[in-house]
Amino acid sequence: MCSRQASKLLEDLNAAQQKAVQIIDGPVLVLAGPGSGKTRVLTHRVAYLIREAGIDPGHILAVTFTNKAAREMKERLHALIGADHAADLTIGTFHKVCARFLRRDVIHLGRERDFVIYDSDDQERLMRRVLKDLNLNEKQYPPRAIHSAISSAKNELVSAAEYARLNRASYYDEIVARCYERYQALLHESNAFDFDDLLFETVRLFQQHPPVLAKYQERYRYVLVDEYQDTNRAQYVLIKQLAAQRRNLFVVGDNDQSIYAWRGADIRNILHFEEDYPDAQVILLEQNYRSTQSILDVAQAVINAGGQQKHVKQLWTENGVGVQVSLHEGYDQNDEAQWVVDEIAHLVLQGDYRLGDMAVMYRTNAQSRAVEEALMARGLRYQIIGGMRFYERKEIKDVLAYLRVIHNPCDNVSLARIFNVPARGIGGRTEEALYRWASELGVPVYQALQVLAGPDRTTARSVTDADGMTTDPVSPPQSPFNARTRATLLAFLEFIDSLITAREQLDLVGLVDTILERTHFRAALQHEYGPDEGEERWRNVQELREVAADYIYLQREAQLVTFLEEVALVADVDTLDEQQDVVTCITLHQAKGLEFPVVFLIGLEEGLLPHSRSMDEKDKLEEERRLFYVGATRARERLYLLYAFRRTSFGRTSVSSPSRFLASIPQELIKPAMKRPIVSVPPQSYSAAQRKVSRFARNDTSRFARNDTVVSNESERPSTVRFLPGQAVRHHMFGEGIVMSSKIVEGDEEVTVNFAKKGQKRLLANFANLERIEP
DNA sequence: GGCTCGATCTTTTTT
DNA sequence: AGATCGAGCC
Repeated sequence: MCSRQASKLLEDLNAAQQKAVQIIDGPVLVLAGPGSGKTRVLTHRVAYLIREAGIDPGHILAVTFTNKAAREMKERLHALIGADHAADLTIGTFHKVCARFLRRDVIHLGRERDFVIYDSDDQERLMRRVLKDLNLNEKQYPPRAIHSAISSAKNELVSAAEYARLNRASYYDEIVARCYERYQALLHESNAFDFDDLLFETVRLFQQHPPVLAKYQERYRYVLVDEYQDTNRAQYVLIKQLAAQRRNLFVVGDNDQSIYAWRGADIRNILHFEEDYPDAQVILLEQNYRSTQSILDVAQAVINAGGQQKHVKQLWTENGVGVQVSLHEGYDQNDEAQWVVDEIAHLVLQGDYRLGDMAVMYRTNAQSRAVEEALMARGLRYQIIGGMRFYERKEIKDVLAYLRVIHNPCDNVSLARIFNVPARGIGGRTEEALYRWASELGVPVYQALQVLAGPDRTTARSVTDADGMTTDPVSPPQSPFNARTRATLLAFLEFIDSLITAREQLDLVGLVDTILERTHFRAALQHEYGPDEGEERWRNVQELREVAADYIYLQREAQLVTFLEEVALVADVDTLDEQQDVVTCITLHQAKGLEFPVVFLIGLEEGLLPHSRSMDEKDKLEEERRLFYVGATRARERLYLLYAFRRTSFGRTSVSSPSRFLASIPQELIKPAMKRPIVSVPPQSYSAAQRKVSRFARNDTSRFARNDTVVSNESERPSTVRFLPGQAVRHHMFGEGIVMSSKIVEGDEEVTVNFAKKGQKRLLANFANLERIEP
């Protein structure tokens, strides 16, 4: 058994990891603390199954939550077992795997296999349509709220009919039930699935068609699931279905890192694994290979302060104590960001780290703004994960909408998107009339346009209805359009059809180019947004074209559908670039699964972490705590904790207090004060600073004591600064201002000045010709 | 049908 | 504070 290969697969693993890797059959639960080598266990186990147990790679299915995690597994397996074997494995996200199953077998559910996938924007648009159809007011019934109720229902595997049956308590539920039903009908008409449908419909397919399920059970004899604590009901059932026959189910997770309850993840799935599978073997991975003991102690202190759960892990490491975790209070979010950026610059200048080693993590995307501004002002390269997603930009979605319509003209949402992009005189009223007319006919809008064109027209693509019958265009109801509108609509139809025809001769990039040329896309962007923003948006479109170029090596028919599917299912974190030497700014949620030598956790304040909307319920509060835990355990060597004294949100500024989670960290784990001659309080803020000092004096939280107004006596960096904080200065262009801080950077003195008229600037004293003046 | 202005909302986290 | 949306105007 212990061949040379096996020993090679096992030699770098600790005892617990080895045990996990070597169990071939039966259910296994691996509880893996952060940094305990969970991905390594997953990949080595797959390799072990193939190499040592002789399992055909085609029989192995590994499911993850992000494409990034899937990609990582694939790459590592590629290295472990070689390209040929790796290519036969099925590794993908839940959504991707389900989409693949549905492409193959959705016909059993009476649906077409060339379905499109609606993202959240499409979903919202469709929901707006639903509300209009049902004569409901968007103000009273916000589309997103309704959709979120439906989404939760789908995650719980509750169908529209069941929802109506189960939720009769309130009028609101009644409304949701009606919307749910209509929403599904419209999805069906557009031959579309939303994200939740991919899971739900796959489960339904397996439930209603046992032979189909049996086929997949026979194929996937070994099932592995990553981040099992994040599974929702639908995912849980899906996995249960697949593993029901062979029961070779290997799940890896960490209840302490469960942070997705808000989107339906049910922590009970992992907590009750042993009840679902009484013969399960449970393995704890507690040795951490990532962080220093200092970092682990802080993380552990916070997580242990919460209500204790099942499966308590005690993390330990051989990495040594390392640098103490430090805590800093910024004056406001800008000062907080400034401090972070200063420290980043400091670490880089000292030569200890590269920009790419560092990450700034926060609870809400909005917090990235101050950080971005500070990084930009300092000229440090960075990437922001999330926020406005690339694939959600209007110009990108417009191009994608063309591609989707070409692929599936029944897609009403995409068709509606491009009616008037570029402007061609099909406005809201025409669109509405067309939609209503199509509803009357009971066909997708595209088909209604064909009817409008008359029976003689040669169609580029014949569309069949759900019964598989070509719709009879003999006696259409009178169309509501005058001659001019009709002509406009028919020109549009002809345009779409010509693109559909063009597709046959072109590869994906050719098709994109054709769309862009024939819509005069660039000119339209310039016209709409002006030369600067227009060009910027055009560059985004070019970037999309670059992405499309990756697909032209596929078979021509597969290019478009594969592209559309992958584009629909990318997550922000999938776009994270680890190769580039840039600072990463990322939300705590997205940071799960990542690691960085240096991590800054910012905004550790009541109301942000824990978030104000998650403070009142115990369960939600505990999830916030785990969020802190996830963030802290991303750090390998240095962890910085920050909060701001006051913060502006929604245009309102208010005083905030440090997160309660900080209070559960023993004082001795925290480095008492920062010793860097950078941070200062401008004179005009003294009153605020004093208030703050008195507040801490009153509360006797001495470890929060700040040294803002003190220029430290750090010794290794002899200070020859000529400008001290508070000094009034004049600049030939910026006018008069107050020095905020100053320090020596590479032989020059870098002075930060707050100019009365021009705001804060960062200047090099040798070049700036700053003049001292008396205030 | 497209424009400007003011009212209103945003910010929890996402496949 | 900034973006988005709607009403009212051209």
